[in-house]
Amino acid sequence: MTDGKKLYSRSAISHLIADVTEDELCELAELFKVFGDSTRIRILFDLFQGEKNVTEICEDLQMNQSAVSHQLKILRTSKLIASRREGKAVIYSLADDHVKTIIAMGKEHIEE
Amino acid sequence: MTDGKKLYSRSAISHLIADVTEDELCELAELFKVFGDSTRIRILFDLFQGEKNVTEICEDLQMNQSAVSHQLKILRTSKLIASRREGKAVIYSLADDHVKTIIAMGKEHIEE
DNA sequence: CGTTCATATGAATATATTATCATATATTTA
DNA sequence: TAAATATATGATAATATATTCATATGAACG
Repeated sequence: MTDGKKLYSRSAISHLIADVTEDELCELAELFKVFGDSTRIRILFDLFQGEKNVTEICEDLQMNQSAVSHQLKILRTSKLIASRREGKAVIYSLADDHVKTIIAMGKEHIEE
Repeated sequence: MTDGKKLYSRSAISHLIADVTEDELCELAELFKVFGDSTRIRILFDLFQGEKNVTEICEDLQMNQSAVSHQLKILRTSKLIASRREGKAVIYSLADDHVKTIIAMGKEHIEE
């Protein structure tokens, strides 16, 4: 913190290194793979503004509905976003703060 | 902080949401794509133990040298790892703390 | 300087992934 | 209940990706 850089808590780092199974590594890779697609990242950023239905997301991204729905499913499966139905529409929102923190760290890396 | 969950600094989050260009989103996706492969994640975790040369990494991962070198190149290009030559060997190490913090966040997400 | 050891790289193959198209499902309303 | 609207999903084709094999580069050493 002294040098102005944000630091993740030291205990979390040591926890990180301790006994990670191969399965966990694969799970991790699977999670990051979800972030590793520009359409999905754009959807996540779109939802940073607040919850939206599919049609709104399609308009924001200027993409066809099927493509968006396919990616929404992947994000849902990874529990990065949550959905609820409201009449004909299905409303999507970010599932938790991890999404933002993970992306924030990525953004920091890029910006250096 | 009150609920026991680690939180990334609020200013970083607002910075995150503010005016992100399409190019930056693609860059972000590219970065996460690098984390989204189990071989590369395994290499990163291997380097958590300290710097290692290619042969050591191959032994640790039980993978053929060419496959490892190809992935090392991708990690190097993304500036997640650094390398230096020492005689015949090339020594690899983590480039900075972002790698650990990004992975720590991912791990937290999975563990819930 | 030719051989050995360590690493890198190009080409090829196998596999995974994404977007598109067509269609199915679900909800509302006339 | 038929039509309209919103979303989901299966199949396909185009593209991207990872691993393997063969070979190249580079350093050390006799």
